[in-house]
Amino acid sequence: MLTLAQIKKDKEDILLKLKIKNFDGTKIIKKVIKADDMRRNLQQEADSKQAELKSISKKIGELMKQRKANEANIAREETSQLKNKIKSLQGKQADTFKIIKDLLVQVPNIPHESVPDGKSEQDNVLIRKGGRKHKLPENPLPHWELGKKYDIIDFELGNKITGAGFPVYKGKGARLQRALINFFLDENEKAGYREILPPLMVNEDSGFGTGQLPDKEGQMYYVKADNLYLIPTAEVPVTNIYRNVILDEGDLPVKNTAYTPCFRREAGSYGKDVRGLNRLHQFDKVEIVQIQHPGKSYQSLDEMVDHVEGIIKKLSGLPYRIVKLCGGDLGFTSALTYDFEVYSAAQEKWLEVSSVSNFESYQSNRLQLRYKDMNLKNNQHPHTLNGSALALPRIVAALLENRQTADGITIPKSLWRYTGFKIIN
RNA sequence: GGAGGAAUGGCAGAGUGGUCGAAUGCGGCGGUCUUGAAAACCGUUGUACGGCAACGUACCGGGGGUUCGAAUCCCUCUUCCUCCGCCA
Repeated sequence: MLTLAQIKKDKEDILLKLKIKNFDGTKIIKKVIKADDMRRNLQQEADSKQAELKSISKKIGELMKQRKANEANIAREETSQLKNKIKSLQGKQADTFKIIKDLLVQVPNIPHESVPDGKSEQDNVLIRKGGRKHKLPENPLPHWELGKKYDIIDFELGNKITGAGFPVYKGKGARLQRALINFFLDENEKAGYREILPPLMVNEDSGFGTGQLPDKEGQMYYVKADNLYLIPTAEVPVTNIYRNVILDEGDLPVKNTAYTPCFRREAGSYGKDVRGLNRLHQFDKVEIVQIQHPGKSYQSLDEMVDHVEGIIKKLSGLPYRIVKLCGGDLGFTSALTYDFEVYSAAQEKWLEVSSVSNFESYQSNRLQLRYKDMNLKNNQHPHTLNGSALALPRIVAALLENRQTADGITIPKSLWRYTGFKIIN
């Protein structure tokens, strides 16, 4: 969330920039500022009463030592009213504080100045295109047909065991998953990311820290008995490593990568786009997360984009494009996002396989993540960034569809050492 | 799951009702000395909120309570350790 300091400093500018996200924050921000004024007054009053009580207590202590019980009792009588007053002031202050937080949580992150105007994904801006379209056989099959044909992805079996959106990968299909995971992790490690294997369930505080809670609660699977959430992305546990942490400036940038399964309820998104691997309740993903100095975070964002692009390129020619999200399509917590899409040749559509974002200090404020700034001589919120590198199912869908031949599905050369086979037939 | 013990500053570790934000040691930072370094010595060294500042307030695992006053007493939760049971 935005900090009070940010809001008080650049109110007009923030309101203007939020409009790019189609968000009118005028009322909320007004309320925030009003509540903050109230809160500060309450604190001043409470602090001074508290100081008074403290000095009386000290006095009583001394009187007791001098065995002046009577005088001590007189002093004691003064305190009860004071105590009530303090309690009430502190209660009010806590209430006001909660009001402020509840309001702040409703305000999305400020978009970066380069974010294009726009309402929906139609208005996203194409940055680059790459790869090449393969020559497909006549009547190319969509990936769900190919999965069936070669007996490598079984959706019905998943239905039986669990339900829709939980496919079973079999044989070379399973091996291909494992190969991709290892390939991605190796590429990330080569680029300086440290591998993390995090918990797959997180508590409420972690969910709040990265912004899934409170608003996106319905998107996560929830384990009631233990009050835990299944992670929708590795971003959640990996970023929360740094919740309530003060880093040294020299630690930056922090670069972590993690493979995890991801669990998403995807409530309300049934329909045409959910066939096959397009949208699942459980899928595998390798994530990259960076924590960076505010002055260098956009440099890091570019570096992450280049890195992800490099991985896709190594999948020999998978057609891809990179788009910069417009204000209307930009996520609630993001300041700037690039989406990576690969072409699904048989479905004839683009599938999102990675979303690389800079959250600036929006997450680190929630996380209470700080670093000691050498120049400013105090603790500052660093910027957090993350992206997929990469999400598996849609990559698999695109690989199967683009690389289908009369003889089977060919495997990109870069994966051979991971798969141990060159063709699925 | 059952029985017991513990949780204090970056780390180690004192403190069991009064002036304790907290002794001491180590580490970190600054300085003296030195050609430089080490050693020695001196100083400094948590976080948050409020305040122009002086300074005030809060924080000794989390939450609540008792008390004029809580690191210290009580309740509760969490985590860790030991023993028993179960177990990949």
